[in-house]
Formats: sequence, structure tokens, C-alpha cells
Amino acid sequence: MSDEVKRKQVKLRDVAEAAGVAVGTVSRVLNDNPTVNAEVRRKVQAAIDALGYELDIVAQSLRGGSTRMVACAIRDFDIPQFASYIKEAERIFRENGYTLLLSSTTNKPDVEVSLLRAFGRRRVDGIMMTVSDEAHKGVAQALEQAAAPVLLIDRDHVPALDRVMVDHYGGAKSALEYLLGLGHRRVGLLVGDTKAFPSRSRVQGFQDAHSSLSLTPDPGLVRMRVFDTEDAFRETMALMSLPEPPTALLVAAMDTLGGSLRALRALGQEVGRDVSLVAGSDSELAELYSPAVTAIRWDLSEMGRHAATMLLDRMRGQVPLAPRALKLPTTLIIRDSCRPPARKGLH
Amino acid sequence: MSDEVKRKQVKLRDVAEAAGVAVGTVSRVLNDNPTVNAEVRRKVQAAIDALGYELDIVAQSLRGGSTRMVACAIRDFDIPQFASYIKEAERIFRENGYTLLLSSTTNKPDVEVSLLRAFGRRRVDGIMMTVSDEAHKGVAQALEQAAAPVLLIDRDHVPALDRVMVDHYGGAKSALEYLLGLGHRRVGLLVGDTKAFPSRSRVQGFQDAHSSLSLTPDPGLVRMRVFDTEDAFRETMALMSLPEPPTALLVAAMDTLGGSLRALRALGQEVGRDVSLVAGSDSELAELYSPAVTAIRWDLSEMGRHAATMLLDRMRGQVPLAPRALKLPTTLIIRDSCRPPARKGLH
DNA sequence: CCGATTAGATGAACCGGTTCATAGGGGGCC
DNA sequence: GGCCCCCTATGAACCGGTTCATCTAATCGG
Repeated sequence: MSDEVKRKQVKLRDVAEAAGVAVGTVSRVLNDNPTVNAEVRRKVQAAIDALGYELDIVAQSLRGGSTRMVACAIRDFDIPQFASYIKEAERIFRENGYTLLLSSTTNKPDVEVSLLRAFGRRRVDGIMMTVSDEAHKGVAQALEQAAAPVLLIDRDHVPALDRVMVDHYGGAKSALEYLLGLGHRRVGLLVGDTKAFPSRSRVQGFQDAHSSLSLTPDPGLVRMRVFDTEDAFRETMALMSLPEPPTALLVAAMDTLGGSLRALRALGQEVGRDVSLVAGSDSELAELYSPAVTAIRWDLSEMGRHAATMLLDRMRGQVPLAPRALKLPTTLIIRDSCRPPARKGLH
Repeated sequence: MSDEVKRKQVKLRDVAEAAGVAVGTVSRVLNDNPTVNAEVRRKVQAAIDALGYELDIVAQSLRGGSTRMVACAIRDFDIPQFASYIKEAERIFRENGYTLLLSSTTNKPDVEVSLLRAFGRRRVDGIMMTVSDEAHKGVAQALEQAAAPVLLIDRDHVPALDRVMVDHYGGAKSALEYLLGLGHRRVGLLVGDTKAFPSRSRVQGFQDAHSSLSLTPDPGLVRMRVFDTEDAFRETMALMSLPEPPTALLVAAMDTLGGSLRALRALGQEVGRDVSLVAGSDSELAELYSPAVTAIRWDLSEMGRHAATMLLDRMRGQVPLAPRALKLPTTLIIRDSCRPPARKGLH
């Protein structure tokens, strides 16, 4: 406090000089190398403390190889689902000495490819990401040739990579079984892009639930490429304005429930009474809306935790051989937004 | 495609060798240094493309100084407000060639100090962050002595630093003026930690709105250290169970509206009719709840945009002298959750 | 008392770029 | 023809650590 603050960065050399030893010795002290005498260690430690030395991770990384950074790239991180996922993953990485590096893919394959290159240039130790189009050859190739281990988030198209997924198939199927069981025969489905695992699984679950009852869903009731609340608003309006509108909706696109609710409100359709509704992911909005909206739920923290742990294992080379795929279960939280459909012809 | 893929990283030296020039020349080509002949440039570029050379940013950073990384540390990034803010800031940084590095402070001063040290060790070019306790000497000192420019997010305690804030004072004051204007005289306030700018401002706005009408608020109606929905639930229960409960609530803690709504529901209190309610930050839940909840709103994207731009300016040394402080305005979005209080003694 | 062994410290090479002092070649000018 | 200058390329130092071959000194066995 009393003396002038040294402004220039203190380097390993300065510490070595102050302690009267070689730079290599200081480095060994820092790395807890056992081949250093206790007395010297004490002296070096004293010099480190006295000078307020801070290790330069950039320099360390250049020689050592590891940057202790993990990259994460997702479509959009103001989607609450992703935020909870990342929160938990970051916690685990931080506790293990890794720093998280965050980028948005903006849902464009060329951005995804260039991000992977950028991660390589930064020498990150691991990568967690989603991709917008699983059929895109360039992206798949970039993933397989990435300079660091890659863990796919809710994607399933590269068998060589570790991946953490959600059982969207089971979620959609059970939601549909519930609605069909209530007597609904025209159920609308809002999903994102079927080029990616979640929406593809949901459509499949939707289909299979119909098939197992020997029903064939009207293809016109499946609306794709719903990415935000505006899309959901528009598609809900379109669905409900059909000559023969659906009697129930599964709003399965990420974080788009609000758009559908606004549309139904604008049309004067009351949830539960006029149209049944299931949300494809749970939220406070679903829980506290009147009526409370039945929703498909899964554990986001657990997903983030597993993803981080799996990637850490892989980065440390602790994983023996085959890539691991984890699929988290979903639960249908039944609330008050679904009833049997009004009987045909009645009003 | 046809030939074997080279697995080892291609280095500058390899490119130089392939092009028959010196490494320095290749570096000059990469950095668009004008002192390089067009023909040589073409030849080098061809070698770069042929070998699939990728620059190593770690090595570049070691010599060059700049890592082109910006660190961001906030309390918790599954708070939707922060997510929107970061989304926009990340976009701008990415477009300017910077990578975002994300950490959670978990609201602990010692973590904040150690994060600042870690950012220094990583040689980040800039830092955006919040702190949990503005009175904490160690944190303030660490902020001022940080190795990179710091921009404070919604904090106002270090005059030497750039900062982007929200006018929580004005927001709380106008909300209170509205409620007091409706006739409410016992208004409950839920805020976070008054050690930090947002909650302190809100309490001040709450007080001043009372003072300007020569009213003195009951201190027992101000509940602090509300951080999550559980806290909000508990404190709302407590407030509404007072012998003389408030007739209106301002739930001003971040992202805690759901907790209060749950508590009111549990108590059988109907929003609007039994108790008036204002949310301290807007959300889909506030908008779509029944009744729709009056809320204080501000532009999160604009906040992120300004923060990123200001920090970029500072990092580039384009800012002349004094630190800049920006305070974003708030708007009170009046919906259906507030009515005049029921008259005393009536039921 | 001597050679072998070992604990512990050293100095230099190395990681992969950037940059700067220096040098070579060619053209213009007197 | 000689001098100067400009254009361009070179090679080495440098960034700040890590690591390894090497060296010194101390210990131990016989």
C-alpha cells in the first residue's frame, strides 16, 4: 500500500533473479515438480509473493499445448434452455480449471465451419456445439477433423463423436398419445428445422403415435422452421385459420410458446376450452399461464453436467474407445391445458 | 479428397519452405503488409491454400500482445436479462474479430477477484463484468488494477471505469408514483442486494416517490436479498402474512416474478383484485399472465450493443480521456395488474 | 579413499508466430 | 560511371513460459 505499485508485468525471469535461481527452477516450483529442494521452494515462493507474480497462460499454452479453454457454440443463447445448460457446464469447467469460450452459430452452416476453424486456431482443448443442418457435408467433415474433441449437443449425426441428447422422440410421442387418448384427431405440430435431430425426432414421435393407433396425421398440420416467437405466432394463426383447424397443438419448437399463446389470444381461442395445448419444453410461462400448460420437461442442469463431464473425460484421454451417446429422458407434466375436443358439429 | 489428409499442424515454416521464401515474408503476407511484391504474395497465398495452413492465435498473441478475447463475468447467465444482453454483445465482438470468454461470479467477491486475476493471466483485451458488493475494497482495487480495460455492467461505484447502467431509480420511482397515484399507501418492495447499484437505486426511487408525496414508507415492507424465485416466494408469503399486508407489490429483483405469482396463488390472492403488482423487469410471463402484469422495461439489446461498442473503443484506445457512463431509460408498461386498493374496513 | 549413485539445479532449445535492422538489386540523376 | 534511394526480402531476436540433457555436489558402499 505504502510503496509505489509496480506497473510492468512481473515475469518468470524477474522472480528467478529475485530468488537467485534459474528460470527453470521457478517453473518447476510453479508446477509442483518434486525435484526441487524444500528450502529453494520456500525462497522462490517468497519471491513470487513479494513480486506479485502472475503466470502468463498464453506463454504457457504455446509451449505446453493445452490452453485450458473449452469452446461452446449454440444457435442462440438467449434461449432459456441453452442458458441453463451452459450455466451448469460452465460451473463444472470452471471448477476444473477450464475457461468457457462462447459463440453463437446464428444457425448458419458456414458460420459453424468458420467457428470450428477459429476454435482450432485458438487451440481450445474441447468443443461443445450444435449444428443447424445435420446433412451438411462441410460441417460434418469439419466436425470430424476438428483439432479438439467435439461433443455434440442434442445432435446425433456423427457416430464418431460424443453426444448428449434429449429424448424428443419419446417426449413428442407421449404428448401425442395423451392428446390422441383424449380423443383429438387433428393435432397441430410446430417444430424447428427437421434438418436437425430434435425436430426430426419430434416429427417422428408425432407420426409414430398416430401410426400405433392406425391413424394418419394430416401433413398440413405439421409446421416446420419455427425458430422464434414471431414464427410461432404466424404459424399458429395459419393453423387455426384452416378450413378444418386442429383441436390441439403441440408447440415443440424451442422457447416459442409465447408466440402461440399470443396468436390464440388474438383469435379469441381459449386454451383448454377451444383448443388443447402442449408445450414442447417447460417454462415458468407454461407453469403459471392460465390455464397452466401441459409441457414436456427434461433436466437441463443434468444435461449440462453430463456434457461437461463427458467432454472433460475425453479431453483427458480417460475414455477408452468408443464415442458415448447419452439420451436424457423426458416427462410429460400434465396440467390444465388439454381437454377432450368439442364434439363435431356441436357448438 | 483423393490424397491422404495431413494430420500434423502446418506451421508458418512449412508454408515458407513450400513457397521458397522466409517465414517473415509469409507473416507479412498474412498481415497484409504492403512491403511485399504482388508475385511473391500470390505464390505464398497459393502455398497457404495448398497446405491448408491455419494461423496459431496462441503464438500470435504471445508476441503480438493482443489475444482478441473479451471476458464477461456476471452473476448467473440463466437470468434472461443477462442472456439477451450477452447475446447482442457477443454478436458485436464476433463481428469485430473478438471471442467472448464467459464466467459466472456466483455472486461472491472472492470469486470476482480471482476471475479478474485469471483474465489477466489469459491476457484478455477487455473485461465486462458486474460485482456483487460495490463496497468491497478488494474487488474495487482489483477492478482498477486490472490488466485490461474494464466496463461495468449495471454498476456505478468505480468512477475511473466505463459503465453501462439502467435507470432503475427512475423505473422504481415511476412505478411507485403510479401505485401511489392509484391510492396505494402500503406497497411492498422486493429487491436483491442493496450493496449493488440496481437494488440500491430501486430502494432510493421507492423512497423518493413516497417523499415527494410527503409519505413515509413502512421499512418492514422492503425486502432485500431476493435473488431467485424461491426467495421471492418466501418473501412474498411473509409480506402478505403481515398483520397489515401491502396492497401492492413491486417485484423488482431480477427474474423473480414467478416466485411472487406462485406465492399469491398459494395464498388465494388474485392479482389486480386483491393485490396490485408491478414487475421490476419485463418478460413473456409478465405479458401473458392473467391479468397481464404491469412491468418496468428497458432495452437489453441496446445495452449489450452499447457496452460492446464502448469497450471496443476503449480497447482500441480510441477514447480520448474520461470514462463514460451510460444510463439507459426505462418505461413503465402499464397492463392490467394494478387497481386502486380496496377501501379500508370493507370486504 | 575412490567410484557409483542420486538429489537437485542449470542453461538452452523450443513452442509458432511478429518485427526490425540489414542487405541486395534496380532505377534515376548528375 | 558513381551515388543515392527505394523497393523488397532476409534472418535473427523476441514474446514468456516448459522441459530435458547436462552438470555439480553430496551421499553411500566397499
